[in-house]
Amino acid sequence: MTMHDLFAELKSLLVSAVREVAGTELDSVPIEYPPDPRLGDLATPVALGLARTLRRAPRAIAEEIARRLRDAPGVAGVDVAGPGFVNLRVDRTAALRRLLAPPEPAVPRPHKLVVEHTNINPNKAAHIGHLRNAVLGDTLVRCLRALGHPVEVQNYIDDTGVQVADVIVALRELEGLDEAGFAAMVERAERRRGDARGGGVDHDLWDLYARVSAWYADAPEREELRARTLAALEHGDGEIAALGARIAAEVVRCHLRTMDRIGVRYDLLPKESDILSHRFWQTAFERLKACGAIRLATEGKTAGCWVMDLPHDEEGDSEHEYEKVIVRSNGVVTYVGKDIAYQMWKFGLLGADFDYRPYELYRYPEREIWETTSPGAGRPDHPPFGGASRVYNVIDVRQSYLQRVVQRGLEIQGYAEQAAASIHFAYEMVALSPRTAVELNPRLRLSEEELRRPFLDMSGRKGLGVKADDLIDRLEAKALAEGGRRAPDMPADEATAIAHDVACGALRYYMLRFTRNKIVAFDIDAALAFEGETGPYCQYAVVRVARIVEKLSARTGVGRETILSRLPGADFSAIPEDEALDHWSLVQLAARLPDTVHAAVDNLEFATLAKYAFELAQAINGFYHRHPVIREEDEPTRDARLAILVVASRALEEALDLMGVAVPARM
RNA sequence: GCGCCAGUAGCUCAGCUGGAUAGAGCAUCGGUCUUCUAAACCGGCGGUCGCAGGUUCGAGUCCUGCCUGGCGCGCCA
Repeated sequence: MTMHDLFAELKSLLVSAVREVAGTELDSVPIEYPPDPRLGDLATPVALGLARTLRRAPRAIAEEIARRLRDAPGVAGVDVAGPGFVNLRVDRTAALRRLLAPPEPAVPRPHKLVVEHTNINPNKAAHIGHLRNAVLGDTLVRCLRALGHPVEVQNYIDDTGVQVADVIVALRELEGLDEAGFAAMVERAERRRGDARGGGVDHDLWDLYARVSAWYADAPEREELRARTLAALEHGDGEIAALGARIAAEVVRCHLRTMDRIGVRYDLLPKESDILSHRFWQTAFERLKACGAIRLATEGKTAGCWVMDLPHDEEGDSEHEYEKVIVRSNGVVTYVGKDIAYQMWKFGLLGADFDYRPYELYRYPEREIWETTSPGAGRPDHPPFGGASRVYNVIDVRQSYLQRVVQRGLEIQGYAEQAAASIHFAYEMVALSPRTAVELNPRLRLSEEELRRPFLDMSGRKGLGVKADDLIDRLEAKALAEGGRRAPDMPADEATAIAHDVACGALRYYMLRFTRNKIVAFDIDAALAFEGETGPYCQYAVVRVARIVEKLSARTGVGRETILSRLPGADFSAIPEDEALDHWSLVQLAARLPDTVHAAVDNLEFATLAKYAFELAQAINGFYHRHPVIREEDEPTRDARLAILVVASRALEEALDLMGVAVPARM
């Protein structure tokens, strides 16, 4: 990781001292940061807990631990405080020098991880709920990579599902279009988009999908057509399947483009149609049957289906068993069945592989995006895919039950290790605040009761929702206006680039700031805000420090790089005594980044990383106002002060980078 | 009916495996730009942590029960 783990060594010192005093019966040592930096840099309340088992006064135990630490390297002092806290202070100049040294690269980890996220139905434009998924997934990917893990990012394309079928029906029945007609529609959309007069074809399909949903509702017998279309799509041949493949490919292009706008990218697009064409399900089916994971139900309402028996509640000790249908009585496999096969493939358990080719409708400048393809249509020189040792599935919380079924599917086959390594990264939904729902859909009529609710569901079918592109457009326009107010003379292309970073930073931060099991009541005004707890606030703090270095360079005639390279020579003790604590607090906060990242990944909770970045930005901004750098006349003090600000700013920039928030050169 | 999640300041939310005086943003009120960029800073106001028991040196945090809201429990995905 490109971070300095200043506290790692000190912590292990602390832990071994505690173990010596406590004996062997201790399995974990709580280590925390004192609430007030005056108390010290690291603390443990462990003596309080040990008092009972050791039958000794907590302060006496704390004192014994403290004694063992006093002469340790890097330690400036140890105190016992309050009811029995052990507080440790570090050597500040040494710490500052270490934090300024070039970071050591993360230790590479041997095993590949797969993260699956985004997974938008390829039948209409992405909406804000999808943005939450993609931002969470991408942030996980960035953090895992920073920790040294090789990560493969998969975006699963459900190109043979009901939603694509619905759009096929809509195009044929409502618009009278065949594949050529759809191609013309795409061409029109691309022209429109090129002229900045609207979105891609996914935006047209957004409206069309809402229309066809209403069309079905008007005459229930039309459902029949839907079922026939879906069957043709799954079967994989004929005009309908060709149209479906075309729709999916075009919409995926739009989604990739949208996600690329906010810095989210993928390695592989596995398609459901290829799980079918490679007969992955048949392979998995035989395995599941062979080990008795599923059985053919002969009675009850699931008669004729292949079902998996599951404990109905999570505890598993209930006598209520529940049958989950895996293969329908008509022989068609359910979504979960295909998902079990897919999950097996991700771990390399299927003994089969896809064929692959580069996805052609959209490319990243520096590398290919690969997609799966039908047997024989791939390229032999593809990189290896799948075969992961751990798999993260980023899917909203409503699918928890189905994710447990998939996990159970592995477990029951004897793949306990892989089942345990199948991690459902669950998060709550994005809904709309009533205010925002009305603002974005002026024709919407809400009842008194609905207006009082904290949030309203988005409905793709009713067209009620916020397209990701529209939100990003609004953010960019607003950031551009804001930037124009600050720097009216800036060249247009630079202003646009900055507005993009600010808009993207605002959006990604907003999607991360809420804990994952909190429903986000999306509010357009809150999401568009650039003040307070937002991405731009954090970006601004980094920009300010960069400007100090620039200005200092201009005034002294010393180059930027030279100024930065001299920083490790700074002496913390040059800081006046009465300001030392204020300065040290900032260093201490900056040094917590590695801890924060580890905790975020372990708990899959990136709101803590967002919160940390905000706190660091707050600390930098406060410091900026209290302690001038350039106007400081005492040179050693100035150097130390700048060194501290640079340490803090680098930590903040790294934290932001892990969240995919880029920092512009100016704001 | 069973399960999962949420309930903390007017609003939106933090509060890590129990630990030092319950925090932040927004809103509101009042101060800071001849100074390294005011997308900033400083201060004021604002709390029966849903309710009731329990566990212990200590509970917003753990246990039990209840109340309110949301979501799951399809031969949909």
